[in-house]
Amino acid sequence: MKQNAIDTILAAADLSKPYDAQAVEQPLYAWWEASGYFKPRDDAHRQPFVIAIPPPNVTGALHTGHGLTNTVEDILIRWHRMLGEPTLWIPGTDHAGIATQNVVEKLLAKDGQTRHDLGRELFVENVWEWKDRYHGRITDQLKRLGTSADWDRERFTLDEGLSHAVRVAFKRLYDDGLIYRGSYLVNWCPRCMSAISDLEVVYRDEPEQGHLWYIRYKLVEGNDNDWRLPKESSARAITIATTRPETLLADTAIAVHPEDERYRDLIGREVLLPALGRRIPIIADEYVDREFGTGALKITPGHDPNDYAVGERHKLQKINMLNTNGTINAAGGPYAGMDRFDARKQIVADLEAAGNLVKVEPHLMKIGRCERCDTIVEPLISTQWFLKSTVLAGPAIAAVREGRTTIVPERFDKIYYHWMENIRDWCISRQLWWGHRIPVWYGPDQTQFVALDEAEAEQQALQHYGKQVKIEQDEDVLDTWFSSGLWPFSTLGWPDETEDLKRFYPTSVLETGYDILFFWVARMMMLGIYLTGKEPFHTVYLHGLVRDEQGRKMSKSLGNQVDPLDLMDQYGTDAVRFTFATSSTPGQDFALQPLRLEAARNFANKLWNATRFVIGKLEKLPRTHASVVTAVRLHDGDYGLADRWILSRYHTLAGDVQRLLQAFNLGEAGRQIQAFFWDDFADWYIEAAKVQLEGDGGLQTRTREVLYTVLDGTLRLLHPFM
RNA sequence: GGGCGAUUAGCUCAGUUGGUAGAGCGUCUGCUUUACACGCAGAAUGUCGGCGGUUCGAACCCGUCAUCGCCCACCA
Repeated sequence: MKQNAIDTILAAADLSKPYDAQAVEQPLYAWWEASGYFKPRDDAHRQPFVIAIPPPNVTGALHTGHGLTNTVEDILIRWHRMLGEPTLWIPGTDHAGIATQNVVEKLLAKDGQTRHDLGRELFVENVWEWKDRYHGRITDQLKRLGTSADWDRERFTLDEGLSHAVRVAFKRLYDDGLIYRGSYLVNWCPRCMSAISDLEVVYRDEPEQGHLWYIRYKLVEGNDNDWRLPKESSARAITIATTRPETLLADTAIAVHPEDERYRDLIGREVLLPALGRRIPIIADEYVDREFGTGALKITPGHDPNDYAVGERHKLQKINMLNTNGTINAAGGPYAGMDRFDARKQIVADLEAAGNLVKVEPHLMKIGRCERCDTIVEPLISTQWFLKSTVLAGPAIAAVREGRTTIVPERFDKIYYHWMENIRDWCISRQLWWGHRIPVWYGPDQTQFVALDEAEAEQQALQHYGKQVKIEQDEDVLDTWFSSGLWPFSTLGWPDETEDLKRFYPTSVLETGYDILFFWVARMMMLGIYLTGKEPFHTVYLHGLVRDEQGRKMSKSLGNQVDPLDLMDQYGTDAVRFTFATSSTPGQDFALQPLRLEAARNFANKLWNATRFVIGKLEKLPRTHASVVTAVRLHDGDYGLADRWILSRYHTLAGDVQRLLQAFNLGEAGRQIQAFFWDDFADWYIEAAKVQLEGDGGLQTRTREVLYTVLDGTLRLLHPFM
């Protein structure tokens, strides 16, 4: 039976010269875990320190960003564990709805299949298989990183308990009037065939080359119903400019500025919609920019958010001209069935032939695309479920403003406030199969029954109708971030008042990259405060993004992604962790440099060799953790200048490290330990000790005591990092 | 259109509450010193982006400009 860490290391590796990280690290991790050190100690009197891991997506393997996250969290966890606090790090993974579904769909596409070929049940089974495969790989990676989490408490966002939590949360929010179903303009991905939230619409870095088409709409005169405007025609018309000519199929007005002299006499008149010949009014609205294009604007409430607002003001009809796959629907008349971009070409050609096209100009613009599949997103009107973020945001803002939750670094406060203050209701339904099915059942007359399971819904229906009726569950699933938003408490057993929930919630620190401040942190704040009445964490620590050697963002398309496992194989886990910890400043991106990894590996080797030296000079290996030299004895004059100098430096360091860690300045703490160990202890004190060890017996003993004390203490300071 | 970050030694970056600048790598000079060449001893290198201000004193605080980068936003 192994007694302590030193024995474990000695059993794994002989004390040979170059440090062999591979030989030591994995047995040591196994020993830690088996010894129960990753579990919170049972001490009811002390405030526990708790972190819920940002659950990695089960889409695939971990990347360096996860390496950084888990290094930082493990440093905090191990530090607090050493302070004697009951410490809990809850591990787990995220089902990552749309992302994982897309990965599996891509796999199917290789065999020429779509999810519809399999059907819902079989497809979801396939995704579960994928999940099982990657889940193991992810936890292996985390363990290699040294993640000292309590694996017995591991959770998955789609497991039984968390799914229950999702349904309870949904029901409560629904019953409180904070979740509603309605038909509104949403962002639609025609490839995923699902609604997506505002946050899931992304834009490319550079504006994209598009066109501005100038199109003439003929004014209605008498009974003339011919929208065509051949060159020889003398009919009056109004010219608009548009970047999406196909959307004219759903136009319900032309708008001009009320004070625009050019068009004043046309307000209230009607025009003939090109291509379809429908009559639509010319309206006046201050939204119109007189400087842009011709100063006249086509209004398409069904496919543009601004036009939607104009349409609301003027009580315009909202026409939906698109099918869910991006083809034109029956509203598009002769264009029905065509793909949206084919229809664009055809309409432009038709208008040109008819004389309605005035000109085409090149136009640079930002085009919204689906975050997950890069498909151009279409705003369209669709019946979806929404969460009233506008209501939940208030308390979440107050929590930070009043200091109950602190964001590190502080400058992200502003970004958080700005987003929260301008938040819009969150579209939480997705037309996907992989995720939490919306816990709503519909009766024959579409009455909604929100329940925790079908039996309960049936009960409600029975009561409502006074007889047994057939009810159908909503086909949609919830946005993956809905379940992530419950993570800090759902993982502890919420909604049940479990022992874990009572003891470990609210959590202490939420650590993640600043890039998911809105996606995740904001949602946890809103849902956590509303559902539990408490801020889900005291501190939000935001790290920067890990970039490649040249400072570029790591991405699949650039092919510059790095697998942390490869780094650990090459340099050792300690070196990788130490590099992550000391290269990063909170909130600041950093480039992962091989030179730094080498330097950290050299440092690990230095530690190894200095330790070998000290152990070699000791008469026997100490078996207790008691400090050999007490502060009191420092004053008795037995110790020489070098001894007192190194002890003094060591105590200063210990204080500084404590202070720096408290301020979340992990990088600086690590660098200071390294500087002390290498420059002061190894290069100065050990050299001085070699001379002292040639002296009389008393001097030798004192030197050994100091060597051991400082080595032991510094390694302890370093333990969180490596 | 708003907001934020970066700009410090040849390169990549630190710099905790303002006290005449630090690390790693690189360069140069010596070292096969019995823990370590993934090493040791020593050396050189910076008007801390520009300008102005506050201060006894500023890389750090304030203003302004410049360059690069990021985030947010409904200009067709």
